[in-house]
Amino acid sequence: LVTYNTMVNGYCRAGRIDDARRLIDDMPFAPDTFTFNPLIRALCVRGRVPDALAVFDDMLQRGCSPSVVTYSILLGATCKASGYRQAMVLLDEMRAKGCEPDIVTYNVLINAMCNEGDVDEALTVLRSLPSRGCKTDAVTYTPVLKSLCGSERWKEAEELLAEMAINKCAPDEVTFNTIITSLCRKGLVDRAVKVVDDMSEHGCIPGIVTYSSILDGLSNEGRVDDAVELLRRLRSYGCKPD
RNA sequence: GUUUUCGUGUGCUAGG
Repeated sequence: LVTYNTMVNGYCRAGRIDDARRLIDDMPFAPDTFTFNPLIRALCVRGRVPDALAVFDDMLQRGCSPSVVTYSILLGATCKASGYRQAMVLLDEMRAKGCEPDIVTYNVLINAMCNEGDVDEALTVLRSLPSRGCKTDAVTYTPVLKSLCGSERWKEAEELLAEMAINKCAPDEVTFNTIITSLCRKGLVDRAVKVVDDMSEHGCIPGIVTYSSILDGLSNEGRVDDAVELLRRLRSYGCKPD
């Protein structure tokens, strides 16, 4: 079964949805949630949420129980298609069926709230996570930091970063890149360059994303020489420009 | 410290 699941996943990742379906129909084992999840996701990322929901119904009819992963996929897709308020229905549904949302589920939701401009709602969910037994991670915080920075709520962003440290949740490369990009977009390039130093101190390697964010910020201010200088520094950190 | 198979966060460019 794992063998077949691996191949179904391969077809799905390659976008060969029809081949994936054929393989599922022909496989000599009863497909399980690992079989269906990649198919559901492949349909969702192509915007075919109704088809994904049809597969979901099909798996239920075959007596295959959806997992927290299944619901998280559908939750994310519903958020993108119809907004998080619509998606909350799914959150309730999964809880009603005894499927407890996990940290990824909440990360999906928090991200959607941030994208829809409801950072404060996202913060409320974030703060509720410890009492729900979920360990927050860098992915939980990054979208919230992005939103706060985007609204220039710098102070709150710093407080949230401090909170991460208290929770022993280390910011990673993506977290730093997110902050750096936000600062650059607001014209605070010098501040962003300082964050690059913090980044290295935390053992994160500034990469191509870091560089292109800052380069963009610098060139928007006409500071091309500084950009070249920064490139030298990043090279010394082992970053190869593309 | 457990991913034999599934889900979440970051840039530039191009297109809209």
